[in-house]
Amino acid sequence: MNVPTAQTWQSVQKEVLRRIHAREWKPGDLIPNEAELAKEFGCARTTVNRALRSLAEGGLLERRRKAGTRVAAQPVAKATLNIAVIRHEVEDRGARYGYQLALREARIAPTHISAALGVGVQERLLHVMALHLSNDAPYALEDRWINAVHVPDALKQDFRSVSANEWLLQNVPYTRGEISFSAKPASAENANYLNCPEKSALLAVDRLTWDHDQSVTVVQVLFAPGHQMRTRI
Amino acid sequence: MNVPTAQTWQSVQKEVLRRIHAREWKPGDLIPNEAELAKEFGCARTTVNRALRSLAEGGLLERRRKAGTRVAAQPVAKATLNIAVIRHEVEDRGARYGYQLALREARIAPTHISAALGVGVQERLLHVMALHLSNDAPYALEDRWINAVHVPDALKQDFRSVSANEWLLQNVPYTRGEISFSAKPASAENANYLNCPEKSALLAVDRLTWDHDQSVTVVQVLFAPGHQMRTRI
DNA sequence: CATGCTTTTATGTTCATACATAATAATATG
DNA sequence: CATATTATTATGTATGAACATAAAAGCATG
Repeated sequence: MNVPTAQTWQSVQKEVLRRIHAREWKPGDLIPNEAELAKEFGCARTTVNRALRSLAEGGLLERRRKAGTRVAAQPVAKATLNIAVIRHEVEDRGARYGYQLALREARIAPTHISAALGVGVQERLLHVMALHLSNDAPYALEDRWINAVHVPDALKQDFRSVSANEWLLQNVPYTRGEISFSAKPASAENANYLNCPEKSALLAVDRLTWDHDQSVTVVQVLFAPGHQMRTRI
Repeated sequence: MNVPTAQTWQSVQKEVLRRIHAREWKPGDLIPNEAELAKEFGCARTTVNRALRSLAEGGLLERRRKAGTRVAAQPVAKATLNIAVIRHEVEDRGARYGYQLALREARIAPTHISAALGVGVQERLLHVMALHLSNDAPYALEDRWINAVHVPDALKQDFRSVSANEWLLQNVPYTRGEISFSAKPASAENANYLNCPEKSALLAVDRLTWDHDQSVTVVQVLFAPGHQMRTRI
């Protein structure tokens, strides 16, 4: 018998992956328990646990106490998108980053904005619009409202050289947030900034962040036509 | 002194998170090493390691041997999107799922498809288009090419009741893949299937999967206008 | 037969200890 | 002084043992 000895959790994981990919363990199958695998591989149960846990986090295995571990019947591919500071995103692509503040006003917000931020309709909030450039071409349009009740310091910033994007990240913590991806037709204003035809299909990323129970900011980033967000699965 | 005793890795993690959110440890700061934290919390170093490792995986901490652990200066928000079987996606929203096969043909593919799949331009591939419905309304249009050289069994399937989406997941393993998100204007054909105006902004998800060195399938899923993919960060 | 209690079991976690590894700092050497 | 070598250090990982916990299965009781 060819007993695969595996003393590291990575090698255990590799062997488990091999068996899944080779369909020795098929989708839905119950696999041997940790103790058995540990014995087979000649390593500690802790090591097997580490390997299987990490595969379960990735969605390839499903584990339940007492019930055991099974290969996910329909593995949900998890696509992890890195939402970085836009400047870094541009620079990482080897392009020259540019930034233009388009609008900065402190005023009473549209009701859907104050509702989303959970503040009174009478509150003055900070509205910032900015254009991010890649090699002088429009890259993304950022349309942001900042909860000035929770983040009064934002009112002191002019956001002319440092984007609200970066200033907030450096200065205001958040504990949780929601993000959504969608496609939107370019408005006349969008089209003007992004230098594209009106009604072009734009990739939109909407974010709403919170610091405990206080909203911080709501932002929509519209990317220029053709933009792709990529990742591996 | 109020010494926070924390015997579980979750409680250690919680306290570390609290300190980061409270800016006791600021972005870029070096935090105490594992041994010190273990002493402070009155737990084993293993426990601290587990807590910090998991925060590092989430991008909130940066760790380097010998150099120590620091709070990420500009935490890259990681948005993890679950790419599930479309039927499940619809049913999870509490809607009735419907499926219509629109096209199924085995033929020589356009060059950009055979190039993407890494097969000869003369090879006959399987082309499948299908409409996914949610409460009888168009939900998503799936346009797929299957590498019939690597997956000859696909040619035996008619995909009239089971979507290629689900059949492949059940029957053909893949070891890696690429996924990209973008916005596209609806073609006349798209608009016809999705029952929307031509040139509507559609959210497009493009996937290419591989089984080791063999391509499996390339697929584009176009969602009906207004569709959002959401997640928490 | 349905319902609640008890046992069993597989995963989940903690711990102390030991050693591995990568990266930095200190030192020696030409 | 530049470069190679060595020591130091913080994270990374492996181990066996123990206990915790959730969930299934078995059992008893009405």
